[in-house]
This record gives sequence, structure tokens and C-alpha cells, in this order.
Amino acid sequence: MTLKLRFIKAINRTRIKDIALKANVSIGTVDRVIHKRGEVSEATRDKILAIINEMEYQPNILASTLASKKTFSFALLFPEPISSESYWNKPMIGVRKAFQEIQQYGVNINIHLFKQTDTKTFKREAELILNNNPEGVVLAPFFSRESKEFIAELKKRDIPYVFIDSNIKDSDKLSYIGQDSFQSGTLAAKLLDYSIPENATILVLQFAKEKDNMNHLVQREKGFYEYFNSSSAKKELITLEITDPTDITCQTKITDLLKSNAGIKGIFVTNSQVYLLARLIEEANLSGIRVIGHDLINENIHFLKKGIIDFLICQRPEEQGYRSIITLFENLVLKKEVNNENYTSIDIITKENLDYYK
Amino acid sequence: MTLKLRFIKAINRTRIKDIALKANVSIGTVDRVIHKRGEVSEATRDKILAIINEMEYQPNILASTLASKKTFSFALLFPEPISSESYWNKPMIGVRKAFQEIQQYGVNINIHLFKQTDTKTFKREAELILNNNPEGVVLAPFFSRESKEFIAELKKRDIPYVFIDSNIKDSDKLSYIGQDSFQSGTLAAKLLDYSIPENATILVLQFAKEKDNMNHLVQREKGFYEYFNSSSAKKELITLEITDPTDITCQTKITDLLKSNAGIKGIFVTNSQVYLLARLIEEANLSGIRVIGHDLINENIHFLKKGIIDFLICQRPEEQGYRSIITLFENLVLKKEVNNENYTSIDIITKENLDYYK
DNA sequence: CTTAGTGTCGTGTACGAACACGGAAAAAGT
DNA sequence: ACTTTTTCCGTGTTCGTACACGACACTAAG
Repeated sequence: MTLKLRFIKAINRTRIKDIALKANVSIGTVDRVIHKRGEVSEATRDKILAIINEMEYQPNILASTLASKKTFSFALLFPEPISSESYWNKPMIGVRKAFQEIQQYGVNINIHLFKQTDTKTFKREAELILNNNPEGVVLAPFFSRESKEFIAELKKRDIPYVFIDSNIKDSDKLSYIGQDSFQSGTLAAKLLDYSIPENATILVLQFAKEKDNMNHLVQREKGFYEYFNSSSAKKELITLEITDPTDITCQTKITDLLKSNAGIKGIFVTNSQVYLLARLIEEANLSGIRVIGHDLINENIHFLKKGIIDFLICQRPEEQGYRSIITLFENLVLKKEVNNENYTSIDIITKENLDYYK
Repeated sequence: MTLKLRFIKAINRTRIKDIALKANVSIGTVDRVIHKRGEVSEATRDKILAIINEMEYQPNILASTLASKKTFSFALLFPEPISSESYWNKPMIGVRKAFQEIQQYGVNINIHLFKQTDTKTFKREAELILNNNPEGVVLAPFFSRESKEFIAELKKRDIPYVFIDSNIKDSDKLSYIGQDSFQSGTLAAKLLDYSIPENATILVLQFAKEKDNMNHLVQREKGFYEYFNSSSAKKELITLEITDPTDITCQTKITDLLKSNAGIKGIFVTNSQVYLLARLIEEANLSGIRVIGHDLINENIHFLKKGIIDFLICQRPEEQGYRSIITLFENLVLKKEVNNENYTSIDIITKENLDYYK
């Protein structure tokens, strides 16, 4: 049995000439119709359009971008990574990969970084971007108010923008690339619920220092509680907020709680700093506690392999970076329709499947 | 703060002319060197190569494929899907997506399907492929002996081939795209181990009728047992092989076992037909049993949503199909190096994160 | 010394689309 | 009726690369 996918190139090759011939006009005229450059009488335009339609003509993008000297400039507005191990390095990897693939098409990418603790740097970089007048923008709308000002200006200039990591509703965005934090919280809840005995206690740990994605943390927590509210699972929940996880008094506070309350069989850390907790557990030599946290960063991987962290819930930051650029590319260069919302998968990672998420 | 990714197009534009000028030769000569077409004296060739190297010249693939009238023909050799819901439809989706993206580059894809129950159809289709003399081949080496004959011939003709779904070791393949079945079994074991109380019993169900991926099933089972052998988990395991899951006597056999043995708190089905078991559980109105199976097919999704199936372990068949084609493309058209082994991630899917795996 | 053969290399055209330029025809102004 | 403006359309060149064709020099055979 043999199937074939229909192949266009050979047909496409002299397509425009064919159209011109059929319509009894010159190639230039067909050209003007395709590019909506006016300067064509309605009668001939309609005739040509009909023929184009009938022949199912599709332009050859290779030749098109080759001939048009037009170059596209994309701007990126990301938080500056705190360290070389930090979360925001990962989307950048995807961005670079995307760049490698599409630079042939004349796409240029300018990267702008702002400090997560300083709205002024955000404003300054946003203005720099506007000065460059790029064809498209990818931004992490970290500061809500400043982001809204920025996208208002982008909208005025008809520059499409893609949100990454967090979303702003009702904003005429081209697309949103990111994860559903609420569901990721619910998922964490289910895993913990399944993993520990009935009537055990769960500790929810909120490390609040790293302001990275504040909104996400809240959503995750909400999702987590929502699971236990709406299910029949009998678990007791304790919440603990640690403002400075590197502070020793805070650390002993956690250790003391764990030692004094033997009923705690599961711990949920709402952000990527679960490795700090894992370190405490290791030092205190505690066992029998299921630990779940977020993000595939090296410190976490270390404790996942050791078996101290049981589950990591991850988004795919590299893929998000990649997709954000590709989305702009598809819309602007290839002139395709793109999805308005693009949730990346919520991955569950354990020691066993870790190797296959790289 | 502003970073820039280096942008090549503007430089590339007149690159070849520059090289020709610097080497004091004609464009045609530079051309011959780049395409290794001989016909160039060693002295000039070395001189040109040095300059090319120094200038870090990279050809513009757009222009290249545009100019070369060469078309690439890829052949696919897949098992025929048993039904429209069957597993082997999914890689095809990815193949079609890849085709959409790369047909611009002059790539044509011929799809050949064989019957999973009939080695003769495999041989016949393999021969049809050889007659077409394609530039590259993607195959699922379903029948070991026949596959080896086939790839021996491909090797003789210097046609690169990519394995999908299962692998043949030491075969000079261009790449393998698929999952690690053993690890997926280990992962299933861990999830079940975590999800049920100590000292409970686990039932391993082997539906053997669908011969789909026999080797995979064995590997999965091995991985599953390996987990319990090497860990301190105290669980009793029962294995049951069902030759015909649609047969009523077999079905009652399962139901009776579950009813009589209340210690069974977890069930592992080694293939995608876990929905058959779920149906039985629903009909018998049993509860408190954790069920884990494989593959994101519609029937399984149905019971996952209902909460009867707790976990599905999935490979990404669409991505596998997509990647297999893209790998050939990158190697043959873009002349890139490609990975020799390409394990796709082993995803854990629950009711909670289901929506983000599409 | 001529001629055929071989090894080198330069020139010209093509791939499919984009767009500038300028010419012809039609419409508007004087 | 003649000029000017506007509308419409054909021609020619370009993008960066591939490759056919033929030119030229050099060697070996006659």
C-alpha cells in the first residue's frame, strides 16, 4: 500500500507566469494584485484574483524573502537573570535556537533586559525598544502598570506583541505563551494527595524573597487549595511563609516544625527554591516526607536524583522562548494565523524520567 | 541594558563576490570549491578555503534551494493504523506538519504502510521504496529480520535512514526517534508505588492481542519489575496475561479476580488498551483502585476525566513523526549534524494537566 | 607541428518573487 | 485643441546561489 503527500514545488515553479498568461496580462500586473499595490483596474484585478483562486496559487516564501530586501527586527523584553543558574536564562536558550533557524529570513533580534527589582529599568528598556521601532515585540509583562503603558504605545503603532510567562487579559496581544499556574497548583496537590497516607499533614512553603513571578505563586497556591477544597481528600494543611530562606533563624524554624510535627508527610514549595528545603531535610536527616517543587534547575535536579525531592513540576521555559519568537515570525514573515493563547504543557518530573527532559 | 544577536543577512548578501575578489578568482571557481566539484587546482582551492574559513561564510539556504532544481524524496514505512483511533495515526499527524513546513524546500514524501500481521506487506513496500530510490527513509523496524535486510540495501546505496518508535542497535542509522520503554515502566512502577498503601497488591495486566510494539511491552514490564526489585517498597505483584481482551470469559476473569482479592489497590496495564479495564471497573462499580496505563488515545482520555484511570504515561507520537522527518531534512537539505539518538520525553498525564498535552 | 584529450577556470542564465522605472492611455484642466 | 495630471501596466533588474557551456592552456600522441 502506498500513499502520497501532494507536492507543490514543481507546479509552483512557473506559476506566476501561467497566471499572467491566462489572464493575458503582464507578470507585473499579477504582482501588483498579489501585493495589493492598487494601480490596477478593478476589472483586471478581479479577473486575476479569480484565476489565482482557481489555481490555488501559493507564493514561494523562499523566493519572496530572498527578493524583498526587507529585514525584520524583533525586540525582546525579559527580566535579567539573577545568576547563571537562574530561571530566566532558559527562555533565552530557546530564543537563540529560534534565531538560528530564522535569521536566514532576515530576522534580527534585539534583547533588552530589566531588573526585577526596578521598574525604572523596565521603562527605560521599553523606551529603547520604541526608539528602534521594531516589527514585533516579545515581552514578559512583569510590572503590570508599566507593561500596560508600553503595550498601549505598541498598539498605537500597530506593532504586534507576544506575552511570555505571564498574561494580561483583554490586551489585544498577538499571543500568550506560558503555563497555567492554577492548574499546576492543582496538579501538585493531586500528586501529594496520592503520595501520602490519609489523615497526614501537608506543609505549604512559600519562599517570598525571590519576587520572580509573584502572580504565578499566588495562582499556584490557589490551585493547590482548590484541589483539597473540592475533593474528599482528608488532609490537614499548614502554610508557612518564609521571607528570607537564607536566614538561619528561618531555617531552624522549618526544621523545628518538621521535627515537632511528625504528622507532616508532604511538603509543597510554591517556587523553584525547593532545593533550600531539600538541603534542610538532608541535614536534619529526615525521611518519609514527600517533597514537591517547581522548575528544572540544577540544584533541584541534584536533590531529585538523591531522592529527597520526589516531584518537580515544570513548564518548558526553553520552549516558551522558542515559541514566542516563532510565533512572531509566523505571523509577520510567513503571514500565517497564530494561536492567541498557547499554554505549554505542565510536566511532572521524577528521578525516573528526568533524563528525557533536556 | 541591550544585547544583540549577531545578524548575518546583510553581510551574506555579497559574500561570494567578496570571496572571489579576495582570492582573485571568478565566482564560478569559488562555487566549485564550495560544492566540492573538483575541477579546481589544489593551490587555488586551498587559498579559497582559507578565505572562506576566515570570513566564516555560510551559504544562504533559501537562495541555494531556490537555485538548485534538486528535489528531495523521502520515504516512510509505517504500520497501517488498525482503526481511526489507533496509535499509528498520531505519528502521521506530525509527519504532515513537518511536510507543510519543508515542502517549500523541494521535499516530497511518499508514505508506505504495511500490515502489522503480515511480513509480506512489509517486504513489498520496502521494495517499492527501493524502486523509487529516495534520498532518505524513515521506518519503524517492526519486523526485525525484514528490517535488517532492508537497511542493508539502504546502506549499500548510501541512503540514510531514521528509526522511529523502536530501535535496532549497531545499524549505522542516521538517528533513532522514540522513547525509552524500560524507563517508562520504571516510572509507572514508582507512581503506583507512591499512590497505594504499603503492603497492598498490584496487578500487572498484559493485553497481548494487539501485537503493536511487542518489544516495547516487554521492556516496559521489565522496567516495572526492576523498580520493585531494587527498591525497598513492600508490594505484592500479580501478573495476568489476557490474550483476547474483548472476550467475555477473559473479562469476567479479571472482574472476579478484583472482587475476590480486595488487597489489589493498583493496576498497571502495559499498553494503550487500559480503557478496556477501566470499562470493567466502571461496570463492576469498584473503587479505591489506582489505575495506570499508556498513551493518550480518546478512550483513555474519557476514563481519565472520569477519574477511573489515574495516570497515563505517554510518549509523544506526533512529535516523533515530526522529528523523524525534520531530522532527515536537517541532515540532507541543511547539511547539519543530527543527534544519533533522540529520546522523546516520558510524560505523566493526569486529569489535571491533560488539557495541556495536545 | 598539428590535433585530440584533459584539467582549469570565467561567463551567462536560471530559480521565483519584488519593485523601480518609465511609457502609453485615459481623464482632467486650460 | 493642447497641455497636464492621473491611472494603468510592461520591462528590466535584483536578491544569493547553482550549474551548463564554452574558452583557454597544457600535455601527450600522431
